[in-house]
Amino acid sequence: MTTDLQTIQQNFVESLSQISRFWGLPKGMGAIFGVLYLSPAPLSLDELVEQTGLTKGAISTEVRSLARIGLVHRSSKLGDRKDYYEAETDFYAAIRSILRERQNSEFDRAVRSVRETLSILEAGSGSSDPDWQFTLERVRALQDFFDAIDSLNKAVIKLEKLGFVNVQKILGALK
Amino acid sequence: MTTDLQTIQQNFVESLSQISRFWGLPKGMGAIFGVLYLSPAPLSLDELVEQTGLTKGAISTEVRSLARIGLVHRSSKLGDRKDYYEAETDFYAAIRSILRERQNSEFDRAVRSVRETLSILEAGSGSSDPDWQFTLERVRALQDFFDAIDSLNKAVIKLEKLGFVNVQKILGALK
DNA sequence: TACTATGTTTAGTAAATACTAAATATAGTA
DNA sequence: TACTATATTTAGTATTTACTAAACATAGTA
Repeated sequence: MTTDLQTIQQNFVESLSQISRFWGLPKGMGAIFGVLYLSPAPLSLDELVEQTGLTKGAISTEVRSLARIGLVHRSSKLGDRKDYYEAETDFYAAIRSILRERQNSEFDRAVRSVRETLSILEAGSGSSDPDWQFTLERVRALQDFFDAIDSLNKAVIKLEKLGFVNVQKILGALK
Repeated sequence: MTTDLQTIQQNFVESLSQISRFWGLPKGMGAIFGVLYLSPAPLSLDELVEQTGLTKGAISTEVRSLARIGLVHRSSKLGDRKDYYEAETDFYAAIRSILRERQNSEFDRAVRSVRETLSILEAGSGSSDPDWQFTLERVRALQDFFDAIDSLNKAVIKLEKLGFVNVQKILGALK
């Protein structure tokens, strides 16, 4: 069976859509990234409409999300009023960007809320109550875990920035 | 302001629900885990119904998902026909379990599909076509990235199993 | 200024998903 | 066997979320 390039590319885009869905993101996001990733040149919004089958509105908002997490970059050509979009090809850069972006997210709001819970428990009056103590210990353990993960993030980002380690090379060497 | 234990616990469970939602999971899952995590003793299905406000049906299915990824354990007492559920408190164990479980998921199906795309491209007839070449390179780069992440997973799991490293201690030391 | 090409927002719809209520299955016990 | 206590499945509903179509905004150009 010989498969033509266009079909292959469509399958690829479809796979990225499903991966996107798996992570709880709109499948359109995966599709947009997929199309851009396989395009040798940056694409305009209208070209994305054509190639993804989504509408301008949808692409407008989803491309913004993609740009926010660093998976897509927006650019414009001189003397051309269109915006152009292209995929980030350095996935490690994208991961770092995502980790940085995370700060403002709902996720971190919830994590901060756990930290506040812990403060209240620690300052609290119920220290003689065994139930209170138990809750305190459990919440503290979860907070420690969050902190540990956070430390790892920060450490890796920092060490890489300083040039002490190169995650890409380490991962490559492990293969 | 003094806050009573019950309110504190409810806030905590609410935070876990939101974290759950953030990761694209039902918020009920987070709530169930939260309630179990704050309970000194394993809870029965009916007790979970009472404390989460969900119905038996919902809890039945979601507790199974939680058990599948190793965040919750099911047990039964002798001479008691109820099942009892308790939270995994070793989050590192849970992460390892999740990484292992991942194999059968939709996510890996999609990732495998990318690998197949790559094979087709590599075996393909279009090697003289520059577009074909470009697509091949891009898909290969993404596949390399997936492989790298996978290698890291496997390496960490293996090294830890062998006792050469202790992720928990490393993370702890980084704080 | 009016016109055109573009991007964004909005209001509504379609689709997916979580969840409920009730029927069904299962297994222990009399 | 029938009965009881439990868990699971199912069919339907409510909610959420992605997406569409169209109105609107913006900025460049004649």
